[in-house]
Amino acid sequence: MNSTVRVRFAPSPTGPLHIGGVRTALYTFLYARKHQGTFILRIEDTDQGRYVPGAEDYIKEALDWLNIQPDEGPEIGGDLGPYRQSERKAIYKKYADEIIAKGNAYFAFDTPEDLGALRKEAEANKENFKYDASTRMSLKNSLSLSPDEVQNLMDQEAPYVIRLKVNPNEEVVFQDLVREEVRWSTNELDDKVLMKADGMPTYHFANIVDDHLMKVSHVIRGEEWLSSTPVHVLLYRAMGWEDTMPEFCHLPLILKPVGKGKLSKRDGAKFGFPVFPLDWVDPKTGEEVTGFREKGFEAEALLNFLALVGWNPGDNEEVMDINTMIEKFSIDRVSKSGGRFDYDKAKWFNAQYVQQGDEEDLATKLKPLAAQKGYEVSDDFLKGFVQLMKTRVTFVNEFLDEGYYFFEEVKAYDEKNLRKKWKEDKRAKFDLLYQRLDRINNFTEEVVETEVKAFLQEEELGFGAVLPILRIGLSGTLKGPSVFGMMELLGKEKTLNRLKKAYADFDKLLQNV
RNA sequence: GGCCCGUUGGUCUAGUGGCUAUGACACGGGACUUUCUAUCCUGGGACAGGAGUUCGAUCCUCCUACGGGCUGCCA
Repeated sequence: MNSTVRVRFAPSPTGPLHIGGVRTALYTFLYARKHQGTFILRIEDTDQGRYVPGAEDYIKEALDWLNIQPDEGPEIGGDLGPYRQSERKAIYKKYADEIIAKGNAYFAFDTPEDLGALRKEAEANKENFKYDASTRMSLKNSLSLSPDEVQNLMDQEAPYVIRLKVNPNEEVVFQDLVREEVRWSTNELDDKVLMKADGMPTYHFANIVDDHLMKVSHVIRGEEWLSSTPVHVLLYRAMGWEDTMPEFCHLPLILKPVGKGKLSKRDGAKFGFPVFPLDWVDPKTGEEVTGFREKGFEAEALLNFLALVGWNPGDNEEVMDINTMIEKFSIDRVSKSGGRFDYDKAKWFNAQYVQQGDEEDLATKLKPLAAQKGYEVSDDFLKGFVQLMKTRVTFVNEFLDEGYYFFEEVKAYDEKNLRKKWKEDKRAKFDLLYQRLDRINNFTEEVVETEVKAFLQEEELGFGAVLPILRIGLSGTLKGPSVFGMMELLGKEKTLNRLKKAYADFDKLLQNV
């Protein structure tokens, strides 16, 4: 195996990192760790018009939250930086000169307006305008113009771009690690812009220059890049770098849950689930999106879920930590077809992490949340609470809402069910039971349970006639953890006070029918 | 429109030239239980369609359909 694996995640800071991008980052990271390689973060900010302030920080914060830590990157550093493309302008310039000198690229002076008009015209004829071997000689470039004319334009400082000279009638064949052999005719390609009029490179050029210079061994990216890969191959060839060209690996896309197309921001709004890792407010429009983190997802659970849309280890283990994923990951088990986003499954993974989570850890996570609500409780209490509630919630942030009654007084009773159970003829029995509970010294779940059971037997009462009343008295609701467990955690004093108050409330409630 | 990529239950998927086609989520039923969960058991449900190749195709080939991507001085 290649012992010098160097892979990179190369997002563009044009907005919040999409969940598909997160998955690409994850696979890239897994691949790097699996092969003791290097994971590089490179910021592809060559489009000054689309730059969004805060987006780069968002990307870093998201990776940080997910614990997908780059080995090299902006701020982190590394020997082959800088890792922000906007800081590499001079480098691209140098290689652009080189590719021109080699005769594999040329200057083009056509304005965006010229080209727009040509596209429109072609469209009217139901055709496609393409800047390629068939049209370039009738356009304004250093191939069609005389050297003098070109020099003239240069002297006038006319804006120009640099385009790749694609030769017609050739076939480009490359191996993709997930798609195997892919073929393309150069007749389908166009003379891609390499350097823009503003002096910045396009994605294509910056990408191959950087991957080459950063000694990237494998290009792992989404399938939307598959169709520009032949251009990249041509570029490596044109630069004379083909022998060290990286391997390509195009990941299947994540599709929307229903209907057509890939998962988008709109789907999140439409179905009410996150499609971004973190909350984000667009600095321009003020538009807000919610993140998986804020929704209450555990980073590990999100990663676990994401890992399995588009990849599976081939065994039947689905719940696994990052180290297991690293151990099992392999690109030849990445699937070719796009996967639909299944939010139910994402939630299931989270519930698994909550339920299998360490109680101390969960309690630690709950502590600040509890403090926020003004709940003052001991660590032991919190741990006991977690124990009682953890199979009943999907998200950590549901604990305190679902079980609020452990921290404050009952807000409302489930009247409907109360009416069914709070019978006149049983009223006296509840006072007896109260007295019985009052006599217990060691108020633990086991003792309370034994006592209550004994009482029920003596009085010839069923569980169903008594427990629901206690439950509603203590929590207001009919759902929740074991009544005896609740009693122990609340403690004798609070339990009895609540019951006393509840009995009185129940009597009152039922009088005003 | 053109080119490229894809297609196993509702969803994510395993799988091999010959099996009752795997597991998970979701859904139905049951068990447990004081309730809600969780858990356990259990049920229904898929090889897109058509031609080939072959003794035999989910698996190989071709065509069709459908889905996706690209088609910018965006990434």
